[in-house]
Amino acid sequence: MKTYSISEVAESFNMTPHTLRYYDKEGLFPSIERTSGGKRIFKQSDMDALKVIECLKSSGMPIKEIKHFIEWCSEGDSTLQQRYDMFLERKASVEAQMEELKKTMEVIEHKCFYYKTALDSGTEDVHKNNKIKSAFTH
Amino acid sequence: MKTYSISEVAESFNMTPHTLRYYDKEGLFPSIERTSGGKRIFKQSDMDALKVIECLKSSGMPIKEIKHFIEWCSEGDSTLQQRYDMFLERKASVEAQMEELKKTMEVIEHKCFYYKTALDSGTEDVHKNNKIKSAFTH
DNA sequence: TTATTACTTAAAGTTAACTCTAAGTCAAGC
DNA sequence: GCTTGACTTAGAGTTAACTTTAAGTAATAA
Repeated sequence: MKTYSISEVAESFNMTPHTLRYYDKEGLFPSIERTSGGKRIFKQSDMDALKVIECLKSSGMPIKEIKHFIEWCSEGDSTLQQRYDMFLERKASVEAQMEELKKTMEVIEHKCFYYKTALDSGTEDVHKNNKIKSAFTH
Repeated sequence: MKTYSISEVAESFNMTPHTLRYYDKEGLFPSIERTSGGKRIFKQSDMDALKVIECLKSSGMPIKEIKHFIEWCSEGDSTLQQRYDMFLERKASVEAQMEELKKTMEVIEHKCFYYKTALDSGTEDVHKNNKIKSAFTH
């Protein structure tokens, strides 16, 4: 079975070996094997776990909570419900973040228009002269 | 002209007066007025600035960079181009974040399906028995 | 007049997620 | 045998964005 060194894994996930050791220290690789010399041996299953860790992280989950999920995984079928519920929660959280980004985007697009108009006329005053228009572009 | 105390502003923006003082200390309210007793007087224009600050913050911009924008605003029409470019950059950044969230969502939805299937059959092994299926659901 | 409440400041503390440092081990190539 | 480079550890340092603390002031209500 193919295995990987810490720096191979780091490179393919675009992170540093430091970060991987930090993750291990925080308990995200509870069953990782070591060489006789103490070096970490990453298997495909560890890479798969890391993929999920990255996903949970980018959904906004803190590392300490990701650790709980990893623990549930080691505990087998008795924790299937918790893990399912967790992913449903993650789904709701990501949906909320998308909603928020959408609102942010609307304001930013208004501002792009505001500054484009100002640049075209050479001064921001163009928006002060028209109160009705300003209400929409400020 | 209507003015607001720090705690009125804090309440209407759902933050604490502490945070507003912190923002002021970081230079986000360069021209805020004070009472003879030294208390901050927030005007509508300060509330408007705060709205933009919140927007830039939720787009992922750090406070130190938001400060530069606030400084540009004080400098008048000579910085219109910088401000326009900044909002174009913010737009690109938010678009990238949305893209990333979308990918995250796809993985999460796969996982929801994975755990739903496992729960239905009572064990996670259901995904180990079918290698072709596993390739899509893991 | 006194108590309460909201404010003021500077500066220290907190939290997450790294990131770096120092000191050391180990295997491979010359 | 020696050097090189990748790895190991514990623990300290960093950064952002607050958050809290301590000590004090100012306005208002009883």
